Amino acid sequence: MAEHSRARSTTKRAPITRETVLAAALELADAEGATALTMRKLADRLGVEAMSIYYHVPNKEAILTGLVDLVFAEIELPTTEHGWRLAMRDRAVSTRTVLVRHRWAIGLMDSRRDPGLATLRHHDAVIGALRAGGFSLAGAAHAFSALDSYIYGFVLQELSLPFESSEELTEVAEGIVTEMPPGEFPHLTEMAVGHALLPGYSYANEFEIGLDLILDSLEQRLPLPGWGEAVATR
Amino acid sequence: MAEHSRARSTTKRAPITRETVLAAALELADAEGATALTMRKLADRLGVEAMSIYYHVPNKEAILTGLVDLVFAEIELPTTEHGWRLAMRDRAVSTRTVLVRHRWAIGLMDSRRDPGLATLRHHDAVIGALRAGGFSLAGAAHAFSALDSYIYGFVLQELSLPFESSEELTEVAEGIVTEMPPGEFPHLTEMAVGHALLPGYSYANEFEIGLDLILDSLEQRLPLPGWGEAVATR
DNA sequence: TCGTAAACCTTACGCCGTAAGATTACCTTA
DNA sequence: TAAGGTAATCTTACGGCGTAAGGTTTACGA
Repeated sequence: MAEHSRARSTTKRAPITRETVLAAALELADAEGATALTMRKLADRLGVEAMSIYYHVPNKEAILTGLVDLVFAEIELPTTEHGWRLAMRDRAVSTRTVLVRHRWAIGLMDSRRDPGLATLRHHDAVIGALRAGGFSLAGAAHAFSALDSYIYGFVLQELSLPFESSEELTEVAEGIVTEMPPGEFPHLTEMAVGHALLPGYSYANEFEIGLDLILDSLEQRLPLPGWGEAVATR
Repeated sequence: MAEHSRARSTTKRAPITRETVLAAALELADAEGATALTMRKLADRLGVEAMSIYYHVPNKEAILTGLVDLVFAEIELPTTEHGWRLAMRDRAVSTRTVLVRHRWAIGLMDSRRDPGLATLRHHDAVIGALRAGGFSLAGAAHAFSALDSYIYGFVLQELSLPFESSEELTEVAEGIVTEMPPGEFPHLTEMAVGHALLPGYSYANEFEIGLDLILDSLEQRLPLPGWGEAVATR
């Protein structure tokens, strides 16, 4: 009864696997954003019907979890070669670069109940670099928390700014400033007009300034009790 | 025809306004989370059909924008009374408290194109406190960015941890540790077993440690060129 | 009493994730 | 070559989502 239009599947199609699903999902998310990552659009991209994906993957959550691990895999692992400070700095910069490349990822990075191998590898290397630099267990935990909080928070703000180019910044900011009750927010106005709206300003530059702020403090804490010491040798 | 069941609307009902909509949305989000905040459930709570809400509010986005401003209104405004450092510390703690109280808010705080009055008031007061403390325009921008990034990032991580009680932490962490390839992630294992899984550990304690890290560095930068000076008094 | 405008409701559309079951394609064994 | 088994894919359907379009009720001033 009715032979459907089976044209496409007579000639072979690249087989679908968990890996090709994740790769297609990564492409789709990069190209069209997190909200476009639906099972149907993903299936389209794979040349398949939506439900066929469920043969290779239990549900959408599993796809998101897999994506997060792919993203972590792109982040440069810290090494112990040039000291903890440079290792942490490079890792932070790399993390930000990767998260900006995959704008959709920031909201998924945590919250995953079962971290993938790349994720575990990353965390292990971070703690390892800090420990090798002389931080105690507690000190490494403090440093890890402070740095990651800063990195994620910065990217969260950076990516959710409602503009991308500096022309757009000018536009949006001017819109806000002119719609504000005049004179009611003098400091905000001064900051906008006298700083953020100046030619050449880019919020992205703030990243390394704040990063070095934290690294400086960590360096000063390192010799203090509770931060350094107790390198568990022997 | 058929006179429907009009029982409920014959006796008067509290009138629906933009404010009651926002109040109900806040309740709903607090009670059941961000994903439960749908137009139909919100209408239920208001004793009304979903589409009736659109008479008072242009679309769901506007509700989210309104909610963000309500949240900002709950955050303590920094004062200039006891110095910029304490003002920033109190504000950070208050921000975290409020964001934890409204777990759903963190993903909405930025990304709003048109900030509400409470939001503008908050930002203005922060910049004002920093300027009064002696920071230059650029210095205040650096401090603002670093602090907010840290606060948002910390809360983002804290709230997305897949557990709430320390018993749950133990459970989840032990699950991860035991499912890890044994011996492959020694530092991670050591951190879990020798630190995070110890009785009494709570990630929440890390907040103020990292916060003071940043405040310390800011204090040291303040006298430096590019950070302090130039208080535009003419 | 009636016109009118504000407030609210009904219906419908195109999306979403996914449960259940049918169908196809291909390989193995007889 | 035929039959059977299994892996891969498809079809259909359900309940939910935001909201466009247009209809209905209610309250009130003239």
